Amino acid sequence: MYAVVDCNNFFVSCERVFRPDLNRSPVVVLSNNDGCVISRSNEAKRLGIPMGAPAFQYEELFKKYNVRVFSANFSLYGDLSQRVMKIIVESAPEVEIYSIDEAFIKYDGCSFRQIIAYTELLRKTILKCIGIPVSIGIASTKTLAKAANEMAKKGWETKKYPEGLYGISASSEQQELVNLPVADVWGIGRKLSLFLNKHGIYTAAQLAACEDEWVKKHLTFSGLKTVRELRGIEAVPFEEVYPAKKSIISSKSFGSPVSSLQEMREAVASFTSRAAEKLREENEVAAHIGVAITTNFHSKHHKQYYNSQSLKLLQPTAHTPELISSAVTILDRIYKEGYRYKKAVVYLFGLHDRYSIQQGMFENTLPWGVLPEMKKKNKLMSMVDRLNREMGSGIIHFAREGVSKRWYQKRKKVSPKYTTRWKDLPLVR
DNA sequence: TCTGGGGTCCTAGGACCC
DNA sequence: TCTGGGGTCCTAGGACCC
Repeated sequence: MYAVVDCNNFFVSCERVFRPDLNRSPVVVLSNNDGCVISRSNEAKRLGIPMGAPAFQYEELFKKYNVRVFSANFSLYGDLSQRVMKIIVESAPEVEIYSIDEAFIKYDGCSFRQIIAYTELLRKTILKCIGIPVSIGIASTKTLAKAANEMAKKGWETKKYPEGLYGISASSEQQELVNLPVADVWGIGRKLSLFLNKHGIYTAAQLAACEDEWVKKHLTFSGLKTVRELRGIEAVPFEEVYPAKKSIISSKSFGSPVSSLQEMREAVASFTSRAAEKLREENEVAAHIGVAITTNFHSKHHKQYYNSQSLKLLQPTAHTPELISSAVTILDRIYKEGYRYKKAVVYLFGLHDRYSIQQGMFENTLPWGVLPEMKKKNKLMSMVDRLNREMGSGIIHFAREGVSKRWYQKRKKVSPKYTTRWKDLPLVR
């Protein structure tokens, strides 16, 4: 059996840990650039603020109902996430950390009753030690556990299970799915649920009853996996070990539109530098790099442009200057004069373990006393990373990133880094 | 005027190889 | 006049997730 532990309204709950005075107020957290609503308290949901709502469109409503608004504070959320995960990992032998606010637990050889008891205790422990409320769903596959979690969140038959918990036992699977809208199934998004509705499929139970051939044809192989899981057949593997990343992305919308090539180059260089940092944190090297640029697609008054390109690097690398050179080369190819650019994306893919790459053919022909190129580059990069880590991120950066950073973003209402910066530590009087 | 960021998996088509 | 079959790699794009 599987249990999935999901933090309720996670980012909002994190803010409330240090602001218990907001426990009954509507609270929202905004994305980078203070753009969209990415987390909502139940009170905010009841006010009709949708997920992903553009903040500027809701300013009046925020004011009217005294909605408390926070800019995203990922240092705080990341730290509290680690604390929650630590408790989960210590509570069970097999845990898969699935996202910042979610983890799967695999229970072997336990009865349904036992699992209910374990997870009830776990829920109470997380609430008491960290202050984050969680919902837990229990079932025989990961997809069914996610379905149970939906039911726990919606408070179905609360008398049957302890608060915040819901279980789907093996004998009642198909019966439980009758009331679950197909759009709420894990793996069925907006497009697919519209398609399914058009074909008369509205509930998870109906989807589970579809023929394999039909599903494979219209919902692809991943859709078939979802359907099998709904029938109680494991098709989505449990992954306890953290798998190596396959791609790394660094992308940001600009605080204000950018038109000059020089500024675009600086932005792309900065994003590349950030991506390369993440690459080195993962101990990986990239074989390919890509760049995409786009204008503001919401704007009706300006001409639109989007373009992207990628290239294969001569040799897989995690060396920032090489990556910046390639990224800027791509940018120069796709950039067009006369547009107001809103966003740039740099992505690294074809990632390998850094220790498994081949040296270049001529690396060893350097004169004695000179370090092979790769070694020199690695040394330089680890020094840059160390300085930024120990003295504050951004203490040292690459000249091509420029100094104006006019594309920098707004974050007007960010809360203190309560748990990760000494001077932000809360005081108790 | 203002609309996020970071990932995964799957498919399809074209170029190329033998 | 007649023009195969089985691969790989690359790139782009679309769906999904949190």
